[in-house]
Amino acid sequence: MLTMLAEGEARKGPPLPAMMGAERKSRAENALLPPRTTLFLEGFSRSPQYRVLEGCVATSQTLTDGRRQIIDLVGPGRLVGLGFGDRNRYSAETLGLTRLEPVAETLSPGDLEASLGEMLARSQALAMLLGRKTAPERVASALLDLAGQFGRPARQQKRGAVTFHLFPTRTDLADWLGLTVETVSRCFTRLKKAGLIDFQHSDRVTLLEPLHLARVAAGDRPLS
Amino acid sequence: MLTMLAEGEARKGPPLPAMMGAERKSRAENALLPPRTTLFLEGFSRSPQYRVLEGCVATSQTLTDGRRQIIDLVGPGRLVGLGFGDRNRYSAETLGLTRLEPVAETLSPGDLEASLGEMLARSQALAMLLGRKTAPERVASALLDLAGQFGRPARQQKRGAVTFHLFPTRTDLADWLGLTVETVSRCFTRLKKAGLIDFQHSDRVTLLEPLHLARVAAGDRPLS
DNA sequence: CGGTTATTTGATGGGGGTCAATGGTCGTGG
DNA sequence: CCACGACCATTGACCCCCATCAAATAACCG
Repeated sequence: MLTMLAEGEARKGPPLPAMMGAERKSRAENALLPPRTTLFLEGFSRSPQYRVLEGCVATSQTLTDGRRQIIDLVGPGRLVGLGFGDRNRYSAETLGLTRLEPVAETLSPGDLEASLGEMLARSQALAMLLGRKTAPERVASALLDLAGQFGRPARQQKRGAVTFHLFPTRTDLADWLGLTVETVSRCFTRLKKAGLIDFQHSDRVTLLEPLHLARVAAGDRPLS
Repeated sequence: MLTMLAEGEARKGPPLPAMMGAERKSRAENALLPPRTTLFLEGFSRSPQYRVLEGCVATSQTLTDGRRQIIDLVGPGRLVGLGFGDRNRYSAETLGLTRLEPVAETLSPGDLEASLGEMLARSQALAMLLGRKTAPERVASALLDLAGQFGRPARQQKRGAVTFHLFPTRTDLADWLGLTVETVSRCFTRLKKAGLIDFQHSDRVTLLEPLHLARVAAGDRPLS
């Protein structure tokens, strides 16, 4: 999947223009949205809810001075836009070609509860990662998380190796993991040199040793 | 993927004894629980839910090597123990003399949704704090949060100053804010010297300039 | 009052941030 | 088809914030 750059979305600064019209398109017939499509913005009036069918959506909050924290990366099957009150508590944008399915405002209490519970668990896991894990541990954890969401069960490789498309850029990963682009890149290099992962392309990665990677993620192994 | 901790998780300092009998007491007639009472432990079978009436409860997760992350500090009026699945996803302990009220397993969908939404919002705010804020910003944010939960509306002081009991120790605060005890202490000292806060006692604090403090918390002001 | 634990303060070092330059990839236009 | 330009990723040099290590109070308790 190429990164077709339809929108010249300069993501550098925090201008984040208001292309809110995206909803209309997806509502029509589950169209494919291009990368860097803003679904809704933090602070704006409450937007509809979606289920991700293909692709990836990032939810984030931004400080007044532009510092950004990605709250979650959402892959196929999961919901985006659940919230309370009349304002969005975070922004959401697509990270790749993404297909969304609108979800009824009122889903069954059970589904809603389950979905909220999952979001809560993931948010708490992120807090643990941000508060107490080192940079290599964070990057390893991120790769395992993404493998779970985007990894194909296809195992043409040996020993449970998993290959998948890395939707987030290095900058996205940095904003997710509380690091900088440079640190993320350096961690990748170290993991690669340690033989735990490999890149076919900067956005296509293979986990060669998921078990070792999991031990790095848990802090059981210092990584060389 | 929860690490179902086996049993005697030695976390250096506090041995975290297995006084799970606490539930029984509170169930009887909302008794006052002493500080450092464990309500339930991460990984153990699902425990009942409570509403905090007085005092403070900390929820936390612990890595296998002992690193601890406090997920939330819960004050009067809020719920503890909501979760899904058959295992607790975090531990909970009292931080001071605390009175709990057992809450029915099945609260109204509305209440449950509201409570989960609040937990989610707080967890996301914590992620932003941990991922993108500096140490002084974190400490200032924490003080404002605790003032909101524990501050009396009593304003015997001038200009909206708020005094309240600091239930968490420096270590608790460090584990909440992703810092060390020393850094928390140093930030307190700096805030005190800047005239933004004052201590009557190490666990009794007054916010002298809540507005300035809020600007520090938001990163609008570098703190001298 | 002595022993224990929490907090504060100081000295030092390292992990990761910042700044800067190079290299790689892709899309566009000649 | 290749050159150019824009953008992303990688790598290196340097530095700073905060962790670490250590010690001195300060509060607590029997």
